Amino acid sequence: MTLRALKPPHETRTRILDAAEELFMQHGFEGTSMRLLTAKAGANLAAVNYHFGSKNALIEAVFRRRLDPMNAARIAELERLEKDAGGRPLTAEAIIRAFIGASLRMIEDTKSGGRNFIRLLGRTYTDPQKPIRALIGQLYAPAMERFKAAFVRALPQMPAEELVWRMHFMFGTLAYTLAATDTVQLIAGCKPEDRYDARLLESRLAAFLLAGLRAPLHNIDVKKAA
Amino acid sequence: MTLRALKPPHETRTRILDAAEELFMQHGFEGTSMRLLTAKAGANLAAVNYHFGSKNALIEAVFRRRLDPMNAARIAELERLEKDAGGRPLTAEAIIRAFIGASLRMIEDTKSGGRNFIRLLGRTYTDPQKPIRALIGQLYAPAMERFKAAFVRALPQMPAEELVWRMHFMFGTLAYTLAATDTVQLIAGCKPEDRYDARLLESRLAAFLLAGLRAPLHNIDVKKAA
DNA sequence: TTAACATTCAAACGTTCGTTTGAATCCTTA
DNA sequence: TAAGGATTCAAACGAACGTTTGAATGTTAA
Repeated sequence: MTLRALKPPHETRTRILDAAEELFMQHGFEGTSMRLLTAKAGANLAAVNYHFGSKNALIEAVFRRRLDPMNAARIAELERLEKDAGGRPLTAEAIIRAFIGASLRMIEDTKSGGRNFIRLLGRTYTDPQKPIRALIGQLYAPAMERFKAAFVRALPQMPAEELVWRMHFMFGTLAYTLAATDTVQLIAGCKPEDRYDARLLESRLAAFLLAGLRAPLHNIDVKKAA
Repeated sequence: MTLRALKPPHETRTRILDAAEELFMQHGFEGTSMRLLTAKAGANLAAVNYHFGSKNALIEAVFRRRLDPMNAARIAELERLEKDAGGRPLTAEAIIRAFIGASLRMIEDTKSGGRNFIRLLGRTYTDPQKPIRALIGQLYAPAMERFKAAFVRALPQMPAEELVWRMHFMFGTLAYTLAATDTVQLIAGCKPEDRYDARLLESRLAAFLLAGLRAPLHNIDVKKAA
């Protein structure tokens, strides 16, 4: 009478994480009940509290599972580029592509649920709950520091304050692009199949971000610096 | 014994809308209970259902109250610019500023709650609930069409498909910038007071978006067009 | 085989949710 | 002042929520 024979043993945790990823993306954290979640995962209602402790701890686990390797890959890619470059600073474009590539490639991962996660992630940067935003910020902190330092070396002429703003804008563009994948588009007209082509999207986004990052400084900034 | 003497008559609707705006921003739609909301508004628990019909109808009213005038102002500003220009196409920068100015100016409106709304709005573009996203898209549609046409005239050499993507990116940057005001920043370093200076922010953002919009086309796009 | 531990299970816990109800009160108009 | 509609009120509705419980079942090692 039990389904256990069909399920791999010791993988209830993984099935719960997969189900949570998809349902959190579809309905949000508060809109996803433990009953719906455990049903989708083929687990008992009590399984989440047994394996993770609470719903909030599950949310945290969902992000840790994907974000830690993703940011590690970002840092590794940056270090590889820096090693190849010898002592010379990297180009801004290379740094941008190293940062956005890691997330954009996950859009194509429909099998293991990477696309679900990446949409969820893009939205969670602006989640109403402060602890959740703080968690994201904490998981990003090491990579963020490394990339900021790389940009400073790549663009020595740019005022530090201005760089921070432009990184902020770049990050926002990426976050929205990730979150808006699959969703209703405000602007009609783009071919739906292009939304899932990571290589094409990376080139489009990199061109946009690179130009924005290197935009001429406006006089109002000069006035402010005076 | 009643508080009514202290409250302006016939303005329960407005007080509810104001409270909803702030609480939806702080805790999200599902995280805001009718009990907390009506308590903050100084109204009875049943007041929302009496005046609006349901919680969902209240959410819709919150957005209609602000978005309709905001997009009307956008269109009016665009028409004013076009009238002043005679038959000549506008500059891309003028179009960008006409679009982002309307929302950025609301950041400084702390008295009537405009800042609350603008943060709420920035986040809601990527809300998990499809009906909510559809509402936003519907309220934006008329302005979006006008601005797209203006960009096409301003940048006749740009392929239509590319323009759509770049508008998408621009819109995302704006949405994130609005949503992230007041919140924990991923990148440390920018002066907090600058986040509320609409003029400064508009110049910074306009410079970034203008450069991104006019970025050189990458070869991958050429290959795709072939 | 048996003891010890890990996991799953059905059931119930107390709380909070959005909504509804019908009486009480306010406000306008006649 | 009386009537009638608009609004507010306290109270309750049933449903759904996250979590806990203790017994049942599965797994591992002596």
